[in-house]
Amino acid sequence: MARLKEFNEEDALDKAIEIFWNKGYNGTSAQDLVTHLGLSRSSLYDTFGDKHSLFIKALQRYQKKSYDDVSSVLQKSTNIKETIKEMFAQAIIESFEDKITKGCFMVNSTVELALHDTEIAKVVNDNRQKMEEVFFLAVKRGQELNQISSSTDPRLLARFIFNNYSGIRVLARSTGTPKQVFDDVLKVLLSIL
Amino acid sequence: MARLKEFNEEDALDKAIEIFWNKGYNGTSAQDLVTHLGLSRSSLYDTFGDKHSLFIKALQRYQKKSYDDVSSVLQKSTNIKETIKEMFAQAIIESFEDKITKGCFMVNSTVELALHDTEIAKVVNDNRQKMEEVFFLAVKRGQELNQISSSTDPRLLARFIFNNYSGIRVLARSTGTPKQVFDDVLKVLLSIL
DNA sequence: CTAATTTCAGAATGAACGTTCCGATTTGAT
DNA sequence: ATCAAATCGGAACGTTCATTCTGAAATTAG
Repeated sequence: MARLKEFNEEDALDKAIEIFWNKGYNGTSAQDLVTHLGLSRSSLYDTFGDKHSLFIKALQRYQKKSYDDVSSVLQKSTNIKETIKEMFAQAIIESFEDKITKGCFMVNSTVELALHDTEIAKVVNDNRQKMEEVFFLAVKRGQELNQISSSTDPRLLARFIFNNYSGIRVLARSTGTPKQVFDDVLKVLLSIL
Repeated sequence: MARLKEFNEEDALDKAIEIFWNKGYNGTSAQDLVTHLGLSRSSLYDTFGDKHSLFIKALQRYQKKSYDDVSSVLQKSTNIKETIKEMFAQAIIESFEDKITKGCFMVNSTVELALHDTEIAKVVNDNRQKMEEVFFLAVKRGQELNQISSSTDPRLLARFIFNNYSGIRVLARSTGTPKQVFDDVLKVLLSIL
């Protein structure tokens, strides 16, 4: 029996993901959050606790969303190699679109925070394991379907794909990188699958 | 005809590299710099200007040092593939050593700053081009010496090597990553060279 | 020795930070 | 209608930030 929230909590979290993704944890001020989320300081703190708690919630939400997305796309796929190609191609395209989010929020958080923040490190490691497993199962299936070369252990290929994904997500953070550089990386990656 | 500096400017810059590498630009306070460099605020500001100027100088010094190192090692090499293997193996070993610097200062700076700081983006892009060129020449020579497969354009391989290097430098920032993950990435990378 | 010049340590500065608090407002149950 | 509970905008909090200032110490040329 009380007043209702004027905003949707999940929408606000998505906004938090955006601004943290764009500016990083230390680069985002409380004022940035107030402005970008469109709510008052009190609402923000009442709903999400302090800045660190909000960041963790945002990163966990991002993790779940991107994991669910990758997982769903790969599980539905009937041509694994082609799907992986499309996933990377999409990541490359997004790097050149005009939006505030570039690269990968998880990669950014790994680099900025994992070394000193064990809570972040846990999310990051959990994500790596989960993503590796999804790629492992996909690659294994791709090999069984003769869509991916069986000359290499699918576990190794899964880790290798993830590593190259991280790499291009770093490249994506720097504006000046020509698209050809991304395309060349993808081309070589696909040549070994 | 005046008092002499009590510290060596290059040593101080190396210390600045360390602390910025460890904590990032936004995560490093002026007090952190004073403490880690072992000089007073006034000396710090008199010598290097403001925090941003110091960061740029530190990053440029790091760029030159790591470029000179990679360049020299590859140019001296008589077995390119083996040398690349050793370079990656060394990077992996360092990720597990007990020191304050993990991963790559250039990768960290790319992720944290390149999107909003054109001066940083310039250093980062310059570094990518220079590194790519060194790897390109090395791979080309490796192919001529039949140490590296000639089935792929050396330009593409150079970009691919750099991308995987970035990837493992991201992984290195998170403490929990098992060494086997790094080793597997390196194994696959070497298998295509 | 003196004068000129620069470094040094640490205090002082104002701005920006994350966070808390206040009081008005809105809601739904009694 | 009244009351309890939670939201809201925005002011206020103490702290930390990057940077500047102050004045004593050190150095060297004349």
